[in-house]
Amino acid sequence: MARTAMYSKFHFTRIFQRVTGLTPGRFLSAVRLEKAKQLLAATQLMVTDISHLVGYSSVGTFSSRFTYNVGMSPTLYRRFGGFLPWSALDSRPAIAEAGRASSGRAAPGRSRTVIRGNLSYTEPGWDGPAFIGLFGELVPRGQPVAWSVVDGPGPYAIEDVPEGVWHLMACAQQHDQGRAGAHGGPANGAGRSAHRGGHAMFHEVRSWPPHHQGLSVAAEGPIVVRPGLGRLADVRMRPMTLLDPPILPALPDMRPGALLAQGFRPAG
DNA sequence: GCACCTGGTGATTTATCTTG
DNA sequence: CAAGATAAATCACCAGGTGC
Repeated sequence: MARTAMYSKFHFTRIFQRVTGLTPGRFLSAVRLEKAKQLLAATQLMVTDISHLVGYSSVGTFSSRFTYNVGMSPTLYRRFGGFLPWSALDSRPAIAEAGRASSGRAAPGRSRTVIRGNLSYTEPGWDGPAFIGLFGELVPRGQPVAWSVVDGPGPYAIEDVPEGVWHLMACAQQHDQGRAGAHGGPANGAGRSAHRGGHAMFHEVRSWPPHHQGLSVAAEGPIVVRPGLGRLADVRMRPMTLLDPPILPALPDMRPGALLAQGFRPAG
């Protein structure tokens, strides 16, 4: 890639990282795992086959990287239908901002505080639910230390935020995409007919939409959280582009039916 | 451009399924 | 229900890509 761009590999890496936020190798790894998430959620392909299809020659590497980045093993991810179970997020519905948001945390801790702000969309016509999570790294991995789900633009609050330095990541998907969160792939359909072996499978993999399609994202931080001191952080959602690395952590099911089941009122 | 850390490999272990 | 087969996860090591 550096040769193609007529840069030294060192300079190319720096430019790539400045533009995308990730080094080329990590960006590639993220794209592979995002593709694997799509295949796990929407096909019956074996984990071994999927690991090979997305570019890993070792199932072991694939399994460990997937678990580390997504927050659950490939098998569990498939079992939960491509979503992080609400129960795994310590769900406590309707406790924030006049009952229009739900927030929670992944692990117990000592000193806790609240991060508040306003969520808005830059593009017209977007008013759907959004997931807001706090992660320890610039690039989200695993499960958030604290999180909130809002059913549309407006005030939000993330409660029980532990002391530390966190990076805020928000993600939303258009309603008609059928799936919430970072998947971007078709909702249980296009990949269902995939079969093992042969060119048909490769054609099917290539036919998946780009990882950014239909997604809106926002990133804020680093946010320094100290005991008892509330923080303000407005979240401005913008359309995801091809230069944004895929969002790897498994996100909760934010389709309308699932949100209703968690105590949300429909937007609007 | 060098040192070191990250990611890939493959062996091994564990979990799950199948069959008798 | 036990044994064998198969799939998936874990682990230690190493090469090369990345950070400084």
